[in-house]
Formats: sequence, structure tokens, C-alpha cells
Amino acid sequence: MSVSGPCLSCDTPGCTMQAHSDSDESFFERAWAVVAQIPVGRVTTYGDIAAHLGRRGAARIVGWALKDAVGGDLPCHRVVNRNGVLTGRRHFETPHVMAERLRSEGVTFVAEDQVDLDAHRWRPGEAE
DNA sequence: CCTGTGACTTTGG
DNA sequence: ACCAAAGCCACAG
Repeated sequence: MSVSGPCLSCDTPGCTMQAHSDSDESFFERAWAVVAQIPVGRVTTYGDIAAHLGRRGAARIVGWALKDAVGGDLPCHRVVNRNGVLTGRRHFETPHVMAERLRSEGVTFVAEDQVDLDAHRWRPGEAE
């Protein structure tokens, strides 16, 4: 990305991350770029990422993109579904690493596989 | 070009 | 409140 200025596809105040505008990269790569910016100890949802990329109904695609990123450097464990449930835990090396990593970052849980979304939710474009 | 695939989300019973 | 069904959409074959 090389364009400067405010976000064109989201209404997050002060967002300067134009991951969706001016990009020759695929939707997958843009999704990865967003995930890479999730702060430690925070989580976000598939829907939020998709909406931020200007594709409101592409939440599923985001999850799909993450699947391709497992094993890489991306903090894919910080992405949960809209209820805070770790629906992607099955795609990790072992089903527990997702929760383990979150716990080690200080994220609290309301259930075995459900994080306290209200307490840790991060929206794409927010300050880290 | 058409079809299948899903780490999702919303809706209706 | 719980489950099933139907939208959803980028990407690969």
C-alpha cells in the first residue's frame, strides 16, 4: 500500500490503515496484513476484519485466509468469531495452543473455548 | 466459466 | 434458548 490518507472503507475514527485501498494484493493478503497488527492481549473477529476490508459478508473468507497462514508468523490465535468462541482452534497444531497463547497474553475467558470479548476486543484501525 | 469449499453470520422455527 | 437452513464471497481446480 502506498496511498496516504484516511480509511476509505471503514468508519473507524482516525484509521489510517488503507489495507483495502490501493493494493495489488489479494483479499487474503490484506486480511493477513490486518491480523498482523492485532496488539498482544487483544482479539478481533472475522466480521470486523472483513468489514474493514470493505467486504462485509466475507467473514468466512477471512477464516479461510487464516487457515493458509497457520504455521507462519501471523498471530492467528487472536481472531475469534463474533461470540468470542475460538472456532479456529481445530486448525492449529493441537486444539489447545490457541487458548494457551491467548491465556499467556493475558486474555481472560468466560468459558473453556470462549474469550471475554468485551474486555479484549480490538477493532481494525484502532491504535495499538 | 462453473462448481465446490468453508477458522462466518443471520434468521426462522 | 437451541438447532437447521440459508446467505455470504474470495479462491482453487
